[in-house]
Amino acid sequence: MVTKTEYTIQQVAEITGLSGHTLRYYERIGLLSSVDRAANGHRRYTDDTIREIEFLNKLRATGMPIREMQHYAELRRQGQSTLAERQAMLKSHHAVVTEQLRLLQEYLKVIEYKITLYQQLQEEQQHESTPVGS
Amino acid sequence: MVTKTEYTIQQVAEITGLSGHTLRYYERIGLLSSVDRAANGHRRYTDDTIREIEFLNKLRATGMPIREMQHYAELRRQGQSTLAERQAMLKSHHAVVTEQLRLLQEYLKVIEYKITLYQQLQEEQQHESTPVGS
DNA sequence: CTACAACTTTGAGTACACTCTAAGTCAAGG
DNA sequence: CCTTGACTTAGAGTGTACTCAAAGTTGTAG
Repeated sequence: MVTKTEYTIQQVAEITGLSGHTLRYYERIGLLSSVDRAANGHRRYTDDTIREIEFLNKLRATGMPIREMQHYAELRRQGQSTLAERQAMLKSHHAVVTEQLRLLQEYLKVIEYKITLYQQLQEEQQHESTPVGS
Repeated sequence: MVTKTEYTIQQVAEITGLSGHTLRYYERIGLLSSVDRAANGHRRYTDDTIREIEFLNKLRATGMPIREMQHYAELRRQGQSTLAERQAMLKSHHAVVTEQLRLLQEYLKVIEYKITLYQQLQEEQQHESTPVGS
């Protein structure tokens, strides 16, 4: 017997970290393809959809704009004929994130430098607070 | 003869990559301390201010919210008595960015995996397109 | 003198990504 | 039967960080 596990919007919210509001919003703007409904009209999510959402979350977390994600979702809907284009999008995004990572590391070093600088300044301050000519 | 190099808002915009609008905005909300004025009321920026702006840019680029930057700027205005607190802020921010970096790298790997997956799918597609039983 | 460009101010407008509200439906428990 | 709570919809509202507009001033070039 084959039983597909299904999830309510609440459960998916907990699993994915998105709010119910956001899940409905994502569906409305076309980020999620075809969420099934129960008899009473309530959403029923599958494991597949959850995996989809989790990948979308990674795209978002790496700074992909919603617009671009909409385009990606649209391509997915169009089927395997868009595989190449989707791959190209991911490659392009990969390059952007890689550069962003490089910058973050660079800036992190500057912040580290500033922290040690503040350390030195504080130590100097300690010395100056000792009475002159003591 | 000592001549301090001064810059117009236009020049600073070019150097720092911020627009004139944004430079005024940053000053208004207290991110920039004391920008001098020419006789006609126009802003004149010093090298110091430019360095300040460039550091602020790094904080922004690493995701520090404006609110936090305002607090940082406020502490700076209060003098060396706030050195320790400023250092603490930078340390805390450093930790946040480090974690963010870790996540970015993790997600980047997932994106890479997806790219190779799309590669495989495309290659399978090619094979399938050759006539069956040829 | 006049035109023009570059600045000034305060306050309004925009883009993005949610986030919430209002009004309504539905199923289960008391 | 009635309440409760989780859901539904469409559309309005929010927060963040700019970004622009309008009205006015100033300095220089023709």
